[in-house]
Amino acid sequence: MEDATRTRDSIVRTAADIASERGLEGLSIGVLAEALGMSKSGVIGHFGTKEELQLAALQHALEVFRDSVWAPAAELPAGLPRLLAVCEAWTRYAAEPTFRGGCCIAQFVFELDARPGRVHDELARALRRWRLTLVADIAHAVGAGDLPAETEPEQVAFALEAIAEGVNPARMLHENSQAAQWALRAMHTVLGAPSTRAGSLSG
Amino acid sequence: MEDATRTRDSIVRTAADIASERGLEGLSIGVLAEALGMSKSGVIGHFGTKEELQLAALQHALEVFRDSVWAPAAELPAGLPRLLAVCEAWTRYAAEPTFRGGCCIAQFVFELDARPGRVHDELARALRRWRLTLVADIAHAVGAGDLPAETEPEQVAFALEAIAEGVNPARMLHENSQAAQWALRAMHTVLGAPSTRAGSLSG
DNA sequence: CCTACCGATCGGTAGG
DNA sequence: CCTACCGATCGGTAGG
Repeated sequence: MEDATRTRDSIVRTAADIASERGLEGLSIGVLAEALGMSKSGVIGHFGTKEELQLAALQHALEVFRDSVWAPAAELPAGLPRLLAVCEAWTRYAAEPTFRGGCCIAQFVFELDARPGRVHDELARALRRWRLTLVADIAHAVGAGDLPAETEPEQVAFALEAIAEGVNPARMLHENSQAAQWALRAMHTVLGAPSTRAGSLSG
Repeated sequence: MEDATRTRDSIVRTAADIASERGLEGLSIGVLAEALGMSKSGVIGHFGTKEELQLAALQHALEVFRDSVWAPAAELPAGLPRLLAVCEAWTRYAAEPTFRGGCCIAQFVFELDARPGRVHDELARALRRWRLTLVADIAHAVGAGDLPAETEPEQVAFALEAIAEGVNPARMLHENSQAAQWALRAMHTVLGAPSTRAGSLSG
């Protein structure tokens, strides 16, 4: 790997760390430069504008999410088995934060929700893709008879996502590991799978 | 009401509006002053520091939340009847935003989660009180036989809160009114009340 | 990658 | 409540 690429990568990682605490807008080039022991121009030179830096930090956060939540489950059979694996990886990922401020995605969703711009649009695109993945596996599980026939895949996908996002701010009141257990159990409940409804898989 | 008090109130309302979109940190005195047609010193003079302004905006958001979500349900019998009324008011409140950027509380929770300070502490105190209210009604409903005996009140309260917070950012992908319906149904599911489990109240 | 600098905006104060 | 102003920091550029 070239030096410039390695430097750029370390900038992006540190940027995601800071943004997970202070948000993508609260991420300032000066603070980022100081955290890296670099000059401001040395930092921003890799991106041109702050918006490009934000987009790079978002891309990095999305990759980490895919590696942590989707990758471990991807090879499992479509439908309920994969859904259950995703739920477990998702709550574990939300509880043991990859970034200092916890899950970047949840942070960014709430920050960018009501604000226009390219970063908002990229995040919305990624969320839409993720939602489709969930909906497809839920529908597959319904077709296989693993979930009740009256399941509305979109409704369940919404609930799963809300519950996962709820783990992040739970640190304000609770230990995250406790919240992760609660979240996993709530996910099983909203899925409504007969095998998990009684909590037999939620320890 | 005195002029100064009325001015202060209008500042606080506008501050909460802006903070619901840009966050409490993104709320700048200059932008706020311009939105009000006042000078910066005229704005900040009512509070002294930005932190006091943030605390005032938070207090206002908490009052609106109590008026919208708790007040309509408060007189109902403790336990499941009041819980169901709270869930309905909560999802309606989350869907038809009182503030421009949606529910202030959800926004603030995610923004302040990983940041120290007095504003964080005040919000955590308010959330703790709210959580206790929910837990008490859930436990009451269990005692009355309206919820399953194996219900863990803290776990269910966590899930209700996560689902409510999920309505806010759903605007990024969905219509909020649709998300509110989904959220209400998910709340009924995690409550697990026999009368609502089949969705008979969530139609 | 750096230093040096730009105009704009930040929170906040002095004085009236 | 205002104008006028403070030092600090913002994103970004010029030049090397």
